[in-house]
Amino acid sequence: MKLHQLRYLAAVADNELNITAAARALGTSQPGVSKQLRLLEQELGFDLFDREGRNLTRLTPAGRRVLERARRILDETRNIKRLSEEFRDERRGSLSIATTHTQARYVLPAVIKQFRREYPEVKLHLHQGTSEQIAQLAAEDRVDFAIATGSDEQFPGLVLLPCYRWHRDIIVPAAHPLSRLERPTLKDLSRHPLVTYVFSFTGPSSLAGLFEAAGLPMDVALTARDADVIKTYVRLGLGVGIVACMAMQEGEDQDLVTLDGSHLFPEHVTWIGVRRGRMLRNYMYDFMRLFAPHLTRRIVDQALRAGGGAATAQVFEPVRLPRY
Amino acid sequence: MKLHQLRYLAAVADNELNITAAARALGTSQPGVSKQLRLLEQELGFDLFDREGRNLTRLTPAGRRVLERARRILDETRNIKRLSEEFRDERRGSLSIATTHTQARYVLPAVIKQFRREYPEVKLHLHQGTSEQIAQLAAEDRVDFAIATGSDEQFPGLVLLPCYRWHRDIIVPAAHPLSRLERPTLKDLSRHPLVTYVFSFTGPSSLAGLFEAAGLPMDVALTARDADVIKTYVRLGLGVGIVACMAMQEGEDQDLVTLDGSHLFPEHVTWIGVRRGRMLRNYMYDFMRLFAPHLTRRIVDQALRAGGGAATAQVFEPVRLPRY
DNA sequence: TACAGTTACGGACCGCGTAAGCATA
DNA sequence: TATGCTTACGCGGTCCGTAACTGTA
Repeated sequence: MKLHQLRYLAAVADNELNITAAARALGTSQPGVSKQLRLLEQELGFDLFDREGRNLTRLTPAGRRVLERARRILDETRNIKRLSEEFRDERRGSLSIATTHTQARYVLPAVIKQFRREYPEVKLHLHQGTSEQIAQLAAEDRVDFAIATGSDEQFPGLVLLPCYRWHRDIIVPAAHPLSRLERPTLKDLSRHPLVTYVFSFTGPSSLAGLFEAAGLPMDVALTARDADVIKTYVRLGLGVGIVACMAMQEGEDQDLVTLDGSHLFPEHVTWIGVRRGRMLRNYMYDFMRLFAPHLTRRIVDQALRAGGGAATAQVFEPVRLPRY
Repeated sequence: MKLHQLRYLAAVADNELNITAAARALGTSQPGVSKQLRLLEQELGFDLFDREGRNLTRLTPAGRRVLERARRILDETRNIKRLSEEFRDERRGSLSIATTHTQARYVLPAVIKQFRREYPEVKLHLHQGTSEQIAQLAAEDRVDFAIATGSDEQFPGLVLLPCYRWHRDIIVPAAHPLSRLERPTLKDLSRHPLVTYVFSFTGPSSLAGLFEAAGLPMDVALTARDADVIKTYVRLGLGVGIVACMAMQEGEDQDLVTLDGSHLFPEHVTWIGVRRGRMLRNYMYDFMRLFAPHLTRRIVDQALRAGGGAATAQVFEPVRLPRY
């Protein structure tokens, strides 16, 4: 059994059992992969794949078990590689973060500014996507961590570290009748067309559910994927905007009035998701501290260790989670 | 990085950093090991070992971190090998158990008899030793499991599965004055010389501690490592024997009188210890069931998984632990 | 005919073992 | 002088890529 045989096995599994595609992804030849898999099957004494003619159709039960172990081995080889980078130069490396628009646009800039001052030699990579895409990227070890909200428990490979709580606010142009209210109610809102996030309509804490539970009608004028678009259309008078409170920052958007929505909308928690069992570079711990000061190295290590064997995403619950 | 380089690293660490000894243990040449370790260090970019002249004196901190990861990888390769054996023929294989005299002599025979009927093709290996030696063997992956009593929390690499509770009994020749008592007290015992286990004198639940707490003198005539020796000297009239209740079985030792000691001596728990993260063969689960019926596959898997990342030995506590 | 996997083959590389060299106690 | 690591070197196996072949949609 060779490491690269396990690597080939994983690559084939990750490429819909297409050996050619796997070989391309591995940067090697297709016959090589084919042969090494055969050799591995021969050494183990059983088939890893079911075959129809020459094509692979699926993993055998035994193959799934082997793949599971192989992945752990490959994870650890990557961790050793990271160790090597860490001990060579702990101030140099790369940090890949997958995150949502809201984080990337409003929350992360301040953190990243400080991080870059601290670690000028660390190359940063930001990937924007939906919560699901983000968690997926982290679970596949293609980014160092994911920063997102919601979707707990959907990703068994991840350990989720809660960072802060937040809520939605209401935004209107200064001239809008709602701008004069201190504490608008759902009923007030239901009298105006709404402009909000697409994903506010999925899940149990959806806006739709909220209005329905209150027996109120809801008129949605526009759904967008990010707060910038929402703000634009609120300015055009298309309706009342509902955005994450992080999107409204001191000194910006002076033409809009922000009304606190914490009494109307449920709280959300933004977390950092790390693939279970992953080794973190020193600067990654420091990044977490900058993003969420309660995430000390001790706390993070403990959460990562505890998440070692569970079937669902692990959520570490601090004593008191700060509000944004 | 190659698997065998990691294997060499582990072997050198396991042989007091003596490359020659490691090479011998690996069945390969010393220069080969030396060279591969150098290559690994070169690839990683830092030293794994501190050297004085040409001799290795200790692992570097980085080396320790790498070794830790390497061991996990090697564990998983062994697990894959076990998978291979399991899928080739789930009724054939080997089962190595390290255990104490009491288990091997009195408890295991019945279990093993039934196990051999069920799995005639599984080769059995029994290793006898003290609790500490036993736990050590399991922690080093040199046996499949350890069966012993006490010594909890001493072996961070092990998951301990409690099997049954037991206590010590008192044995005397039929003619002995104590044989007429229903419920002898510590005071009764203190009037006679005692014959018991060596290891009953270590630890917090020691006999010595018991007598001392009661303010009673204790006269120890003989200490032995096993119940057979104790019985022999009790028969010679050397004193009153104190042995594990498992050592007194129905229909045997008819010349001796057994007095229940559960009201005098504290309870002990016998466990099966398994190295954390280890894959178990089907027949190993079955062996556990035979030994302790409450250890179902589900329960064992759960305990093994939960023990994935803890720093001390994990003890799985069932709702109700049977008495022997 | 395009596509995917297997078989065949030559070349490069690599790890092993032997033998010799060198440092330390 | 014994022990233990390193260097040097030749052999054999292995892995890779190319090319040709085979079976399937």
